[in-house]
Amino acid sequence: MSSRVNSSAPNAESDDRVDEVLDLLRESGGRVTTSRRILLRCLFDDESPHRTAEELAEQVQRVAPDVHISTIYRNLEELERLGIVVHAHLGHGPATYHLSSDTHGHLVCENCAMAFEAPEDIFEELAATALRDFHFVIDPRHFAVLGRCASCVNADAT
Amino acid sequence: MSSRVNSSAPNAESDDRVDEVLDLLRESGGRVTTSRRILLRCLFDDESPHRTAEELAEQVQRVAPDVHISTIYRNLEELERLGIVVHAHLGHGPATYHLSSDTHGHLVCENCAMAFEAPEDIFEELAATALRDFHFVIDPRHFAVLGRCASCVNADAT
DNA sequence: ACACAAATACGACCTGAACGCAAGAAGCAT
DNA sequence: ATGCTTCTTGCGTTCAGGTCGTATTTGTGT
Repeated sequence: MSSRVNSSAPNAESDDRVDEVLDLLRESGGRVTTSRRILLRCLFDDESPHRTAEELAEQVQRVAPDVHISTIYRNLEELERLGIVVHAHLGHGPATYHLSSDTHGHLVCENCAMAFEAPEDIFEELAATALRDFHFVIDPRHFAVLGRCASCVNADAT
Repeated sequence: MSSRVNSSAPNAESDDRVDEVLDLLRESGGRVTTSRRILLRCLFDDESPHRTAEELAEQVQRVAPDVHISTIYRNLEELERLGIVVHAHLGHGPATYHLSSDTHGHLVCENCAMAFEAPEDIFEELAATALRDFHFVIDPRHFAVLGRCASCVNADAT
């Protein structure tokens, strides 16, 4: 079994990547702290591509209960400045964070909040039109496109 | 001069439309109150297509200072249920409200918050692709598409 | 004019997030 | 190993945007 499913036990591969980021952090004048290491381990596990700060905090706190939620916010902000993570808004409610290497657009159902990860190329024509008509460069990843998923459309129809 | 520019003095045309909505409200079991009448007059004037609840409250309070912000919220909610107004999220910050007859998509600059009203047809291909690939019906009006406007792109480049 | 349901003003409360500050820890030089 | 400096952290406070509970007022059909 080579695919990773559950990484509550950190594996060597993602540990390496965590260390890479921590090196980057140190090189940029930052410091390697345990809360940062744990947060990065969570981000590099494959549990969910759309975790809120609060969800990440809970996950970190399962290992280190004293890590404060504001530390999570600040570290996510720092990691975002370094380009390691990005956040996206999937409609109402809290922002979600994920690795910037795993960036993608989102289609989110207004009714059931189901989120679909959309390959970036479905935005190509819109990007071209916006640029042509408004000289506007769209960023289709930071905010989700809302709408209705198939099952909620069906439910509406009946 | 036939085009309407500033309606701090309410005109007959929009007063008629206000009365129409108030009739609708009464027919649906609601009551005609002064705060509702004033709010509707604000919505039917042409001052801005993107007003927040707070901005509308200020405008209402210039005429009736005792109208509470929570009344504005509740009345906007009621008007939205009746299909008279809709709200949209133009990125971070408060939602904006406008008449549902004046609905449109938005392109909003992440940098300067400038909002462009986008005709709905620029979303056509995206809508078709989302439907084909994800059976997803997009609603491009409720949430803005974020990005960078021309002048901020230029500013970035230098 | 009356009774009753619907709105209102007001304040308390809520979520998601940012901030100020004193205390603690990381990294560097020695 | 030991300071020294600067970065981080925990904690509480504060903020924005909005919702909710409640006593009181007000619109409306009769």
